[in-house]
Amino acid sequence: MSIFAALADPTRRGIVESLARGALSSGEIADQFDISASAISQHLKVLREAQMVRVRAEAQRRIYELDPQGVNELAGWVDELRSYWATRFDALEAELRKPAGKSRKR
Amino acid sequence: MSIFAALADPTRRGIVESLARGALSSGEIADQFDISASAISQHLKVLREAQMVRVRAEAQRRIYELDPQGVNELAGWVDELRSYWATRFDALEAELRKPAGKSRKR
DNA sequence: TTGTTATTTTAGTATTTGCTAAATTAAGCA
DNA sequence: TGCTTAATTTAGCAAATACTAAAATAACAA
Repeated sequence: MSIFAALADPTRRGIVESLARGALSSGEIADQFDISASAISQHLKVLREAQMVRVRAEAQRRIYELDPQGVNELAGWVDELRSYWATRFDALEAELRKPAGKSRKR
Repeated sequence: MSIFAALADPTRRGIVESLARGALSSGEIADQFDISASAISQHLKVLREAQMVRVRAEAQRRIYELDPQGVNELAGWVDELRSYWATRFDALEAELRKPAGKSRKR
């Protein structure tokens, strides 16, 4: 799950948000930010290694798009967190619903 | 969205996963990892600032639990990413479903 | 070929991060 | 009042990160 490390950087998060709207070349991505093409390329490498994006070559251009692999992995982690949490609340709710209770633990 | 920066660290992710199963004191959290209580305290501070966890005092103990604020913010970002993406696939699907097409751009 | 465009890789650097050890704060107990 | 327990804060340091500038790769165009 180094996906979170990949998304820790605001520029990389911006790249992912852009790619959610459609595939873009490295240069098109670079145009959207105030840093060098080199820096963008390095960010794209991190996103690639985290499987958040994938590339295909088109002449001398590199076209980037979101990688379902990483998106699903991320979504899975978050969904799991949410579901454990939901379970807890259900349990708490059930507890509160009990008659009058002798409880108050500790 | 510094939530992703907060979750970039594997120890902090572990803390969040533990808290998804229920509230824990600082010490109970520290017991689950091989680093000092000081290091855990610093991680908890990062998670608190990102609003991923919140604390309440109980005598000299600090009880930590997941903060709905951050969990919802994170889930929201991921859901939005997913929904933009779903829209794109619907559009692509519609495109592919078209009669026979004169297309093939560029 | 030589030049141009698109992109990546390498080197070097300043900043940030995660850790430990030591000091500090604060509540409960003798 | 001290001691003990639980936790945080501070200082200092080694490792990781994000950047720029410069060099390298590679495809197309003259």
